Amino acid sequence: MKKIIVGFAKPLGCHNCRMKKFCLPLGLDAGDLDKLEELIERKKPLQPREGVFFSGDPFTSIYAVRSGSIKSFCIDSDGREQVTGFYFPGEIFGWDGLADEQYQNTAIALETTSICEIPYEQLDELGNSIPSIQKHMMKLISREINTEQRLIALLAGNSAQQKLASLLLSISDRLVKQKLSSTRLWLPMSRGEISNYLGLTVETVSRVLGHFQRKKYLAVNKKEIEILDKQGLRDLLLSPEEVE
Amino acid sequence: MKKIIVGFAKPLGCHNCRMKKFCLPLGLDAGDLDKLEELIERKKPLQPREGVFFSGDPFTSIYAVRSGSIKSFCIDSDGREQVTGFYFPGEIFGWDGLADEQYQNTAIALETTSICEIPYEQLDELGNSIPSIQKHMMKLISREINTEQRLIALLAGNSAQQKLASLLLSISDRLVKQKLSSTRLWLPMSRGEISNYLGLTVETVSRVLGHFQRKKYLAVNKKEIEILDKQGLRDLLLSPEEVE
DNA sequence: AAATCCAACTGATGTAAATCAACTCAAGGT
DNA sequence: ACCTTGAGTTGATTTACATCAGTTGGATTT
Repeated sequence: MKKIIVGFAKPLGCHNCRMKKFCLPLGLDAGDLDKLEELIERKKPLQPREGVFFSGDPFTSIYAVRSGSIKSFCIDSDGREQVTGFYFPGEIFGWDGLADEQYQNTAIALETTSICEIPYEQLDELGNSIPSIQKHMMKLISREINTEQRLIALLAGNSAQQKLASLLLSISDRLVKQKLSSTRLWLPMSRGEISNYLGLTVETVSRVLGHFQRKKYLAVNKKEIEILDKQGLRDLLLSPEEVE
Repeated sequence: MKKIIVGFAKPLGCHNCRMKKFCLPLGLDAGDLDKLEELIERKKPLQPREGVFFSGDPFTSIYAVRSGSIKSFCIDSDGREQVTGFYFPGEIFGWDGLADEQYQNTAIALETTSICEIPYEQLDELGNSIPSIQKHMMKLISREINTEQRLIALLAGNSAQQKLASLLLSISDRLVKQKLSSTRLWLPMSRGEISNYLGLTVETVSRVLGHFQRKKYLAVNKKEIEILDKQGLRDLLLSPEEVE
């Protein structure tokens, strides 16, 4: 029996949270932050593969990642799983459930992951008395739209190499927000999850990573990636490359 | 000189609007609807290709389609245009500008199109006094997320045939909300716009439409489409077809 | 009515990525 | 220590779609 004890005796509040500036409380004064903090439930850490909510569950809350990572996916008409997003510390997920009052996606932890649960009903009430919270919520949802539109553009008009380069650069950018290096990254998701997200096959992902490695863009060791030539990857996203 | 005079002397208010149940006022009583109506500006009809807003413009308003149709698109890193959505009567567009206070997309009319402009600042203020408006706004944005996730799934994991079948069925469903037939439809966008939206080429769209016609799923006459076998199209979206 | 233009269609060919098929390797279980 | 399992990689082959190259036909111009 394996037992992972994670320090939980002294849960950090929003005031001290390392991720706070990327999360909900933007632009709140200390008093309002207190009120917000009251309703946020810091859940005990999720085990790898543990679910947060499932497609069809009634919508109750949105969630913020404190540490670890989350993938969200839906099952489409023909029963295949489609990954719709990866979420890292400081990012919010769960908005997809609001429109129809039930989650469209399933969200699971990719690794040992801590999240904050923010009950939507109460958040909404708080928003009625603190307009800046309401406003911030709207912006957060809108930002999710922007993120998804970028993914749509990536899926619709790019090669396998461009898709992977783009994902790696995006993950790199998002990890900088934590203490972490922007060049040495750990991919919490499998090759299969990457390929599904990007509309490719595992074989193609594997080959492109191999290609990037030969080109000295990356050093790859299983899920550990070191970005050796970030500009090289960025250049791939520009006009049709004539690099041999 | 061509001059199209469209009746505009007596602009319909929300109360009489044929599209109202799909639009903003959901769940409002008559009094609240009046307040909302005051701030909505019914603009004079747009000519085909006329722009509503452009990428980079400061975010001021969201828009509802009254009649006609809108396409929204962005220009990605390498300068290519990427169509991100088509909007039909009763649908709202412009939310993408909220997060960064400027529109990420450009929105143009595909045909002669009437829209309502809803200034966001004022809508937000109204939302502060009428919580149901606030709530409804959030749901509208969230619905946009759902729509885009469906597009992501379509782009990531489907064949050209499936993509087109899915788009045609979606347009058909949305036109039913107007007076219009669900089987005889007029596509306001060009083949190029369709192909761009679906991550295909014009040639492929043309060939798939030809194929659908030979299969008696459709009768195609330029932009006029008659759906002859809706179930046949739906079946394409299910498991891998072994139909010859 | 001839000339021009452009969106849409069609055919021939090329190619990026999917598919099919081993093979490797690390992790767990007995 | 051996067997199993599954993720990841690599190679050979196929294929769906892109690309290239006309052709068609309706609308607009002259």
